[in-house]
Amino acid sequence: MPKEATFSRKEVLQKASAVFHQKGYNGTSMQDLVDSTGLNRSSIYNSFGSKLQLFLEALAFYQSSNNARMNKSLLGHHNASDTIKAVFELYLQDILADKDKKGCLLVNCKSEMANQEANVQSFLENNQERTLAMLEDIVYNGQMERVFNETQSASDYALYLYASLQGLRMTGILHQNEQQLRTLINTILKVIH
Amino acid sequence: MPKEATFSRKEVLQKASAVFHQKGYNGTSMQDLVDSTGLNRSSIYNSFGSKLQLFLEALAFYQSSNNARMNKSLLGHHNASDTIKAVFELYLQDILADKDKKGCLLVNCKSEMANQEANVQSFLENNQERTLAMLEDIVYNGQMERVFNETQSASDYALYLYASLQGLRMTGILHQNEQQLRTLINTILKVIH
DNA sequence: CTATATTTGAAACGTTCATTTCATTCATTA
DNA sequence: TAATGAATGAAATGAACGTTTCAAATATAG
Repeated sequence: MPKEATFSRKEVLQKASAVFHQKGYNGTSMQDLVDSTGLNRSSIYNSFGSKLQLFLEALAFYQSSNNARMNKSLLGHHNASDTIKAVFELYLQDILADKDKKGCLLVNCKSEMANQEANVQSFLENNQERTLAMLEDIVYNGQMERVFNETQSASDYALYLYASLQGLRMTGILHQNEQQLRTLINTILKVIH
Repeated sequence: MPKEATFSRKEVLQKASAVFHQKGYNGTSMQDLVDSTGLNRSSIYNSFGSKLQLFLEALAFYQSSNNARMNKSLLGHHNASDTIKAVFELYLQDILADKDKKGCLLVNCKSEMANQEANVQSFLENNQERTLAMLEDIVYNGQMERVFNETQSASDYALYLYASLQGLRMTGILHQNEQQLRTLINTILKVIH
């Protein structure tokens, strides 16, 4: 039997996604990835194929850990109003923790590569669909509970919330005043109540 | 007397900003700029200094032509409600015209470089301040006209509109359904009415 | 212990990067 | 028309790029 890999794939992806997050895809060199992951150049190519494939895996890793965090946070809330607040609270915490103004990796990626790499584009389209579905579900529940506005459809409000989350995340890069951001979130959420 | 420059600086900046918009800063090579501007490599360095300085000038050019377009559009409207609608309409037209999913150069730039280049960051902070001031002015007028909501301050609503514009622009990259985007804009604007 | 299959390290691959150099071309004006 | 000085073209700079190569090291199973 051969020698087995000594590194944890998840740890490598975590470190790789941190570098991509910090510097962007085009701004990250293979040397950056070697340095940050601690892996040998050859090992990266053996295990991940290419810089682009490693990026795609790092993207998926980032997405799934974000999803896990999101689901964990949502579990605690049993009405739609609290649930949607928790979603925005999670984004707010990301913003406040993002002292070096990196923004969201997925949003950055959309800016940088949606028009360049077909694989990245379809990944992002998929991500968008799933996020919209999640939001629509929350809104739908809220409307059933009679706590959310019913003048527009759940899917209309889902798109509104999706755009608002992206706007909040982008705004938060250069505007990290917690109180003003909280006010902003309240303003956003007024529409659906 | 020496020979004078035969190229138009504005035309060069327009072409350069188009390439940067298409490929991003890190994704654009000096060769791309030579090809697209038609200028000689040496002439670019003589006239603009470096790739980064050219980028900063292209950014300023993009911003000022956007502003010019915005001002021209706003001139036609004499009440706050129509004015703010015109602002969003301009963004919508940008989105619908953006078939190759480039997004907004300024937003992309914030994603790619706000955390990397101090000059870019301060440019963007400046841009953000000016945009917020413009929006606050519109909202303030609308509140004076008694057509806008007064439960929150003009600056609160300005931040809300600023975030909404960025969210709309980001969402529009992968979601170009005009009818749904118009519904989204209506939803956004309901808050201030 | 030996054979096996893979990870690893280090060097090298050819290409492309941003930038510089410099002789030549060109439009101006004295 | 001759002197001027910027614009130009083409080549060269060295560094950095993503990727490949391959011998050496390594851990497992027989």
